Amino acid sequence: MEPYEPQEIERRWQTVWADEGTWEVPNPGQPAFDDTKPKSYVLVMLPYPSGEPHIGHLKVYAIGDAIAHYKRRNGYRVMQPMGYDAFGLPAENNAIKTGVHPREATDRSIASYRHWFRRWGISIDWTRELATSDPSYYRWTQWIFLKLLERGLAYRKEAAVKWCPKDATVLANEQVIDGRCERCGTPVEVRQLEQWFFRITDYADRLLDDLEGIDWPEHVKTMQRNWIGRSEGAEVTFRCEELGIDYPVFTTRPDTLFGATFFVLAPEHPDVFRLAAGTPEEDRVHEYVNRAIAESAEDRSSEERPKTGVSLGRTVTNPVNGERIPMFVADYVLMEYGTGAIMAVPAHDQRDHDFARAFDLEIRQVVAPADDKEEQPATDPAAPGSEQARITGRPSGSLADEEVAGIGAGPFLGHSGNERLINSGDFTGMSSPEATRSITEWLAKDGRGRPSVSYRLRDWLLSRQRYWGCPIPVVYCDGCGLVPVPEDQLPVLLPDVQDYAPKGKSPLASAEDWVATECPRCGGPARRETDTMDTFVDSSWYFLRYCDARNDKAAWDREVVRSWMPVDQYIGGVEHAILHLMYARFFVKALADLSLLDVQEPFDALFTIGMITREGAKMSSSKGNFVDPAEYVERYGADTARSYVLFIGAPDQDADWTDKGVEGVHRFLARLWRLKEEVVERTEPAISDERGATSDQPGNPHALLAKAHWAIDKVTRDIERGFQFNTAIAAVMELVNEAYRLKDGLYGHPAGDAALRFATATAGSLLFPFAPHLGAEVYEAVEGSRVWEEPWPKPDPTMLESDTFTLVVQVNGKLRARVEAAVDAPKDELVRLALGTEAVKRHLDGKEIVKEVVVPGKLVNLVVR
RNA sequence: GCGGACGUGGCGGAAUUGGUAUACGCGCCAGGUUUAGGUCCUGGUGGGCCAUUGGCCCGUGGAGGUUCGAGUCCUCUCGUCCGCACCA
Repeated sequence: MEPYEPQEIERRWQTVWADEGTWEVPNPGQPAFDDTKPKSYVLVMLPYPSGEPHIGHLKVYAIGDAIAHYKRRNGYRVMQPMGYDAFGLPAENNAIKTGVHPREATDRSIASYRHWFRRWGISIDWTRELATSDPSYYRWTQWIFLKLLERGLAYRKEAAVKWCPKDATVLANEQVIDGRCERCGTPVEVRQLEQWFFRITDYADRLLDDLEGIDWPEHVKTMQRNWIGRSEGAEVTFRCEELGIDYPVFTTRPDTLFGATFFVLAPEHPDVFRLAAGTPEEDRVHEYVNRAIAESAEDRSSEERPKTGVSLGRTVTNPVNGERIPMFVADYVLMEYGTGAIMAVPAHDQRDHDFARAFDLEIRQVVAPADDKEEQPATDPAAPGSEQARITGRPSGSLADEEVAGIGAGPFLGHSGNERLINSGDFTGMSSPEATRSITEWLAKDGRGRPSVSYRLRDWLLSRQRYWGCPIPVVYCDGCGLVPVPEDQLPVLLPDVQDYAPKGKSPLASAEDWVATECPRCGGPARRETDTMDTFVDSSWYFLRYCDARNDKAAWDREVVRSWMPVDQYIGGVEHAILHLMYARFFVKALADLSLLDVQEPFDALFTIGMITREGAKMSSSKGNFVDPAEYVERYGADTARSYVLFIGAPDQDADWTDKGVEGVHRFLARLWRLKEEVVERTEPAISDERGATSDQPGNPHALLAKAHWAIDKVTRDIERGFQFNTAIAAVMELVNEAYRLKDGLYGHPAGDAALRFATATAGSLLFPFAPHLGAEVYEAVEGSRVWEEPWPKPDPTMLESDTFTLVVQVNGKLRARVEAAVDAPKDELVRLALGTEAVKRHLDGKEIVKEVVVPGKLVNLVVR
């Protein structure tokens, strides 16, 4: 008997798959295209090539591969491609440090990833391989950019960026630590620079609504909904009479308009200086605004920090009651959201409340809980221990009216739907929702307000003042202004530079020969755009390119993409739940609007994978506790490493890696190997029927055959039910254990050759999606054919059934006995069996049976008194 | 604060619709094979109490509830993790 040598077995099968191009799948119109099979596009998020693949990669590709194999054997034409998200900061930072060109480091890393994907035996169609940093790819990234530009979905606008005055450089947000430059410690300034944006906000509603129709985890959908942050409310106009300017504000609570007691503008609001001009507050406003604008977003957004602001020395008129309320500038109001100005209702908003307290402004309650007997005893509205006293924490007798609802302790934020308006003119007494509607309608009649929707989502800022990215294909001409590079001049190649370090401009600016160009429109001198694109742009369409990866005439052929899209199963980490998945959805919708695509959503189904911890701890460089997949693949083989990451827990949950556990899975694979060795050596292939039973062989095959069919059924259902590979593998373990116990008849008659061969081949077949090398090896040894060419097995229903079952007997819901019963026994027979057991007799002694619960095929519960 | 996920043996984790809690693996214990160790094969292994076979009680973070019956459903509560967060 040969020992289990995974290295040898795995090399053998990998060679077969590579030589024969087993996992290549043709496009329509190509030879060998099989239009009788339905398509299935199984896609794992493409890796960012940095160093070598880690254990998370092993997990996510093991999952994707299991799905791909399962789909193939269920009759699908499966595309599983591979590529690399190869542009990006880590390679560039490494270049700054070491001087090694990012392309060189990236290519090295890609070679390593490619090597390991093959070594892991992942069933990839390598003819579709791509790297986003390759000109044959980014040419089309640039082309898409130009399409979006043409459509008005890409535009330029001034935006604030972080600037270090000492290094004379723009900094990425991650390079700003506590408001200071991470390299020299100089406080960072904010500069307004022209930046490129994609108009993703135009798609906010569609991105929100279309979440309904896709099969994604609920928590990911929720994150996307929160990120889009759609709020319905009203835009209401407040007028500054002194200067004759109207200021619209957005509010979700028009019902609280009568409680607006002041008005606040964001420091970035363009009118702030104009408003303060000539007032005694002018100097203080300038000082405040300059300080606020220079502060980091992180500092400003800390919720604990006390409210600050200064008066503008002006007032606006509240349109619902004509009251003049004071104007302030304060940094808790954000320019990016709504209109950059708010009406402040301190009685019903925590932030406004904090501000009012700090500046001693009026807090006027206009919404109160509807009358409720429990809450308002007629005699003593604030008796100690009553609802009111508890809210404010004060003894009775000391409460002012407005404090009854808790104003003294904080704003009243009731959302029970039971609130009614007070102190609100004609609207007093209305419920909150009713008042929201009525007040908005009333204001809309004379143009002082209208229903409005606001979003948290911002346009996508895509320019990066960085080297290692896709050049933005536009030029600036003194005569013609901004000119897109014509399609036939693409790609705009990324030039080589000596110094990658950012200097306030993109490093590309130093490539003078490259920057200086000629205007495609007038032929005059022009300069190239030196910013590069965010790498999320590259990864927002790669799944389209896979469909038609070798097309050098177009980004893709629409018919070819139509034949593959949408992706049927997308698999990746939750860390991309928002940005990547939102951007890719936006791209697909925009491209569909340009009549370049025929789908509205890229990813029909999404599966997010859990993290792997080690011995209960998160893996991190500070702990130095990384699991290096190479180490395990070399020691135990790829099949063990892959099976283990799938076995330790449900794939969407976090799972804990232990070295002992790996050994357990390796033991199991070796056990299956030895079973195969023994079976092949000592049994003869027999002519067997479909379920593996033969009539002319000695032995007692039924128990083992039943177990094999049980395993087929269990594994199939576990995969169908949300990819529960952990329990699927456990079922194959049970089958192998059963084969060991029954092969020599430890409990009676040996199982016989046919049953043993069937059980062994079935174990190999069921294990194939998880441990493809061993699965193929075992199956070939027993059956003489290639398991991936065999359809996925189907259980024989008659083998899943049994003549008898274990009847559970309970007395008062407690388990008292188990007894074998015929499957078709009638209810009264089951009760008779239950009553016949010793344990039941004991528990029934002297008691009266008041009820008999009988669940046929399951249990009898006798209720006694 | 808002939103979401999760709490089950010594450990990782199982448990279709409410119906035998702890499958499978690790660890541990016992027996066997082997020149020996590792390997390999078989069996046992939630806790407590009594015991000769066996039996009784408790047990899925905690407290209630619904039900003949709850890990599973409902209410409250504690804890851990994740996402968002001055978004008007």
